[in-house]
Amino acid sequence: MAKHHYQRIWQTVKQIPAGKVASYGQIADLAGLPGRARLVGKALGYAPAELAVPWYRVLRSDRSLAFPQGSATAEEQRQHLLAEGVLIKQNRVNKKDIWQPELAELLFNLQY
DNA sequence: GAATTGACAACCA
DNA sequence: TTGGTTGCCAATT
Repeated sequence: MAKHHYQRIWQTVKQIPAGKVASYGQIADLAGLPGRARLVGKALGYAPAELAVPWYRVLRSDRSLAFPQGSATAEEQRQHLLAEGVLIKQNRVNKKDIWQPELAELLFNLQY
């Protein structure tokens, strides 16, 4: 199974700096899994708490939260982001807050 | 193995 | 910009 990929996904998500956000598709690409944005969502759902994966820094490609507005999870995500200086307006984050990784940064963080 | 189900995304009207 | 459609692909049923 592609369970292996979960580790890579988690590791990639952990590279998102505080105060920045990335999309599911973006994470999938960086994790070497192009076209598997939905798998990223599942991986985050299975992510063990002890890994401290910043799942709340991952949103949809249109910069909206992946949870229904008002849901407990969406609320929690909004709080986390707000605490890092990322505010949500009309269920969207500002374009400026999207993570734009440098190639050098990615290479430096490769841990294999 | 077929059908269904997603924490999605690219397109198009 | 919003909403509907289609494509995706692994996990579940």
